[in-house]
Amino acid sequence: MTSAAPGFPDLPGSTPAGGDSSSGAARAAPGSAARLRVAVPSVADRVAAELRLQLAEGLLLPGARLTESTISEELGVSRNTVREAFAELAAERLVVRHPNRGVFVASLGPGDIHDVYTVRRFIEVSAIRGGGSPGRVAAVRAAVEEGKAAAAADDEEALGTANQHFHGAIVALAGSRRLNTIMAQVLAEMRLFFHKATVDAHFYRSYLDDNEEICKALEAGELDRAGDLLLAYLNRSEQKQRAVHGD
Amino acid sequence: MTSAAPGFPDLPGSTPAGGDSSSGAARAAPGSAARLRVAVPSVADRVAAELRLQLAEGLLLPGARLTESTISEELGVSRNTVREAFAELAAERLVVRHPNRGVFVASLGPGDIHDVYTVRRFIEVSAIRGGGSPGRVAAVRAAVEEGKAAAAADDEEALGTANQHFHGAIVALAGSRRLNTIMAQVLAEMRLFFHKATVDAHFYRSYLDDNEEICKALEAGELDRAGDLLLAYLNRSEQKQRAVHGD
DNA sequence: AATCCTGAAATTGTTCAACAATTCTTCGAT
DNA sequence: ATCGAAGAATTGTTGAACAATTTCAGGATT
Repeated sequence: MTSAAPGFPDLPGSTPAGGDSSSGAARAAPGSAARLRVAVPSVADRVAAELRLQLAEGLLLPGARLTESTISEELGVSRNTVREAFAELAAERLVVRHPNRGVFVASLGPGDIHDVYTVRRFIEVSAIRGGGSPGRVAAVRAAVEEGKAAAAADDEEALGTANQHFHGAIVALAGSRRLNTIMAQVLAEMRLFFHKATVDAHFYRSYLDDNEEICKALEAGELDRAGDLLLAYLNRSEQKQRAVHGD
Repeated sequence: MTSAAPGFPDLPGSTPAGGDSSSGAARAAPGSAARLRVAVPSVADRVAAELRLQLAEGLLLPGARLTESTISEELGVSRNTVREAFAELAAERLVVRHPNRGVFVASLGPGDIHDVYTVRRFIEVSAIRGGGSPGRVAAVRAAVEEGKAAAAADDEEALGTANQHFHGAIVALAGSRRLNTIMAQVLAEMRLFFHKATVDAHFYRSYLDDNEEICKALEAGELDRAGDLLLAYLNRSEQKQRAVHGD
């Protein structure tokens, strides 16, 4: 099941129009909670989100082709809207556009793996060396515990998620919106090729102790040591990844 | 002249078709240089590039509204294509989308300025501390000299460009495609609000000596010192920016 | 049999026209 | 002056169309 049409409830446009057309008879009680601009995501955004999800879940493997018409039909949106969603995903490097040939799920080669880890070394190590407010440190601790719980429950999926939360929390120490965004994108890219790595059920398992030690150093205010540990960790992790993938 | 229709030579679609339609009579000498996929940028990409240019030149000031139909007409492309270009620019944070209200040139508040400098501190300082190959160090030196030449010629515009080259070259020391992209985007964001800063003709001037000193330290292999200098420089620069803008 | 060419089928890139939903504007009534 | 209700303008989205390009399947040629 590549993707029937799941998680995509009724989109507007199909149902040509409701009963009440214009003249706002019941426009919502004037005094009620109508001032909170919920900022309904556009259809294009929702398509992008859906694809992002399928990408993260490994339903769409690297190198797979995304045909406009197929997705358009499966999700019940117009081809133009799919196109806009593609533009978003391409900007995030999750898909690659080959002019006149189509868009494909991005597949990272050895060079890309190194590059991604380079970014992570720069950002994560700097972030942890800068420390953070107690609340943000607590978030790191929470991610560590989340990982332990997942390990206890033998939930590899959750283990991977917890690990990403851990590293996300480290970057979040800096309290920078842009850095958070960058990190989120990098992690999304990594999920792309992590699916291959999880064949080894103990892949993440070995990181648990590292995370604990790094977190302890952080909590103790030994920021330089925490940075060194994190750096070593990332180097080891890169080695493992490169070993799993052809290099 | 906001933008008549400049820099946008004949787009396909208007001219319904050339003379020779199909059957490849003169398809280009089979053995000639036809293998180099030049990867002609799509129209949407060209529109995005044009807007990026106008943004960089300050033709479009922060907060300005970009109306789909207007751009569509001015550039002679369809509204849908403009929309795709908008998606690109929004991903780069150069414009902001207000649902149902339109897209506007991004305007950075004090918080954003700090955030941008945070990213720069993380990336640039790490990059310079890591050093780089002689060729890449030479590129940094070249940017410094470029700045001096611009100063000698009293070309403020070129001075600003040289300064950006300098910082781009520092990040390029790391040799990471992704970091280069991130830095390019951040610099593009900065250009957005730098236009206001250049009212002071001597704004960049004061950076020349800093750049020279940082570059010297880098060339001498005194990486930690170079990093410290760069960090101090960035902090000072942020202060100046925040002073120029309301804070 | 392997290679090359040719023409049909599929897909992308782009445009155009339409329409619902929403926001902005204008203008009159209170 | 303030408020609210038509009316105009703009965005969001669709669907259909068509040129350009790529892919594929046969068929002819050596």
